[in-house]
Amino acid sequence: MLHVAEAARVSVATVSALLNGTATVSPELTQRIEQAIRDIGYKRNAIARSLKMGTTRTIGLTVPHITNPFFTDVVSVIQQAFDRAGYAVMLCCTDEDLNTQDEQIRLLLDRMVDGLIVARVGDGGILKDIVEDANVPVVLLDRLCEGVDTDAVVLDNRRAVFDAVTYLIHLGHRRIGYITGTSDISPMHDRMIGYREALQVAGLPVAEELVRSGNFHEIDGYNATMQLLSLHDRPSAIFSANNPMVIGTMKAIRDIGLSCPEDISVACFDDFPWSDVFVPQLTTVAQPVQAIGEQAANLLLDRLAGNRDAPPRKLVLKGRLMIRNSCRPLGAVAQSVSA
Amino acid sequence: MLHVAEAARVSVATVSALLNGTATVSPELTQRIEQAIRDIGYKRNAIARSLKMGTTRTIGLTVPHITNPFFTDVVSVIQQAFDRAGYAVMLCCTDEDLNTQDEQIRLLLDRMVDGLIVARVGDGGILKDIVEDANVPVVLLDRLCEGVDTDAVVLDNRRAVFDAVTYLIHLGHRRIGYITGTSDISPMHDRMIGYREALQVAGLPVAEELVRSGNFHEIDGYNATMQLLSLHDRPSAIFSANNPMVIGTMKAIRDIGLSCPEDISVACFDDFPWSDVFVPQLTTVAQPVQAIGEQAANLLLDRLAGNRDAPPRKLVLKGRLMIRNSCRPLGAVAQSVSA
DNA sequence: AACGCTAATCTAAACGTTTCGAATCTGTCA
DNA sequence: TGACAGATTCGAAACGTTTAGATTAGCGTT
Repeated sequence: MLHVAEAARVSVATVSALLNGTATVSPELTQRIEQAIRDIGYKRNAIARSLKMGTTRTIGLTVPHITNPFFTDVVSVIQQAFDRAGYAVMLCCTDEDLNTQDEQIRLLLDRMVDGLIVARVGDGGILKDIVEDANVPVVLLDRLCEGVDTDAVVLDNRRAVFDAVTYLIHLGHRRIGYITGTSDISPMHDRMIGYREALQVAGLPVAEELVRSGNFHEIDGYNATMQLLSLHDRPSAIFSANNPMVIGTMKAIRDIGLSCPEDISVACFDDFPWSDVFVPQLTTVAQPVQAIGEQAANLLLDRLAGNRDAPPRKLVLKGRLMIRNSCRPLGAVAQSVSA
Repeated sequence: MLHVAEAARVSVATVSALLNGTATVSPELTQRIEQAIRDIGYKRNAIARSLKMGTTRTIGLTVPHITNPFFTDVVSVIQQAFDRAGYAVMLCCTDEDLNTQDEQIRLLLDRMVDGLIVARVGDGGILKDIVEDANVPVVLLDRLCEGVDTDAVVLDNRRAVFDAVTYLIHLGHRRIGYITGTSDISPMHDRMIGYREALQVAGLPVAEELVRSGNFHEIDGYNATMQLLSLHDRPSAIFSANNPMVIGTMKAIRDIGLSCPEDISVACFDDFPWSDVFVPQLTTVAQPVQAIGEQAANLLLDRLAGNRDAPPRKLVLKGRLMIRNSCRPLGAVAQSVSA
């Protein structure tokens, strides 16, 4: 900027004024300055600007796993939204680990991000302090956090699983296996409640041996399914509360020599592009990823626009049961449902 | 830092020296300073530091689509690698558009990223200038760029498709449809060459009506497949050069009332977690995503560590044909291959 | 002719670090 | 005892911006 000012025989203040439109500058100087900028190929240094202004026009986004297609989709939507608003996005993966998450968040704060969108992991950690300090606005994504009172966008997980399990019950299933992630995060907790409620409403017992938990990965789904399938009175249907784990479920079914939906019905949480392409076409609970991402972005952008004092807003969106053909009716006359 | 210095009755220079270990500071002052830091809850401002040091410990990463699982995986690996090295990653999606890409890159450079990893789009654009200015190191990912001479990690695309198509030919297929993305990026260009070479080597004609191109999206694959399948002499196999497009291919096959592999064989580029879970299990060309991501990160980290003058390095990795059961042998006696 | 008003421009002080060279202190050696 | 070396510590300039307040110029009024 100094060089530009010199070349245009002008003070840096004038250059700054022109660039930011904070004061009128005469046509003559405008012309000289613009010429100098072109000649020199000057680019304004955003770091210096950030230092002075106290804002970086950058936000931090942390997710447990970017390879989980649910998060991939949401990240993509959020990225686009902030891009449109002239913000950059720093992406971090916390790998379902609280320490990693705390470290990542610290890293982001050191870099003075203007705001944070967090699909949290573990319980509390540094997040609580940050929200309480209220220096940088935080939006929780997908997962609420005990004792952390801030903007959030989540799904009505209880209801979504309730509907899915009720659907299985209507098909005639009585013993429904349930595979969950670690239950210290709100969606897993709520989904489990949905499962139990659906059984209760239908007057069915909740058999604890039918509930297995794993750590969100394919291998966990595989192991859990193996256990369920080797029960002496094995379930006729399995609901998997997480997308990567359902891959493990399908593999386990195959490896054990059964097939879906003939021998066992399967439904799961989170839709994905492939779910209706192959056989069986998976019955899933689809989350409105577009809306989730956009709402989260809007909440944060609103805070960034200055609306700091409004009370925390919690948006609860609805899931949608995508009925395909991985679940088979069970009854006196077992009629096939597959395509 | 000023506050810390005051609280510890010390100069800011000493605090800085302690924090960076750039000079020895006496045990007594060390103790006072550390106490003050704890009391105040001081965090070093990375922006001010960046301004002074001229480095942000942040890199920029641009990909055409983060929802394409190939890129998702690579992004994930790169993110982890830089995380370990203490760098943050700014992620941008260019949406297969050159203008968007140029804009994103400008945004990143304004923010003074220390380096760039680019899965480019379009041809040249601002990228060429940046590489020539040699101010920030650039690593090309997945896609080379005409006239841009810099570090790069790519696949031997020609060979990978050659192998896959040769496999189809060995199975007895003579009319093999080929669906490509827009050919202005190197992988698509090279893959097409691999296709043609495989046909030539086998002494088969290259029928232009069997080659269709689309814009990387599911819908493009769908349309291309529809066209191929309505040919009066339709192909017995289809190779899709891109992963999202193969979804469209499978849907088109289903919608037209055919089935894979009985009526038509399908193979495609890029493996993904679901490819061997459902029926048919897709035969794919798997890219070594882990290696690609790590190598790209290493190339850039090496430059960032100061090795600026080494000549551009181009790493070419090998794909791997994952033979499953979406391709069926064609012959006098058509024997089934499906599981 | 002196005045005040407006518009345009500039000067200089911040923002929070790092770092160079100078200043101080301690103890050692001639 | 005084000079010197080494170890600590400090003062102040710099990084590239923004911005409040000062300065200047132009011009119509009285």
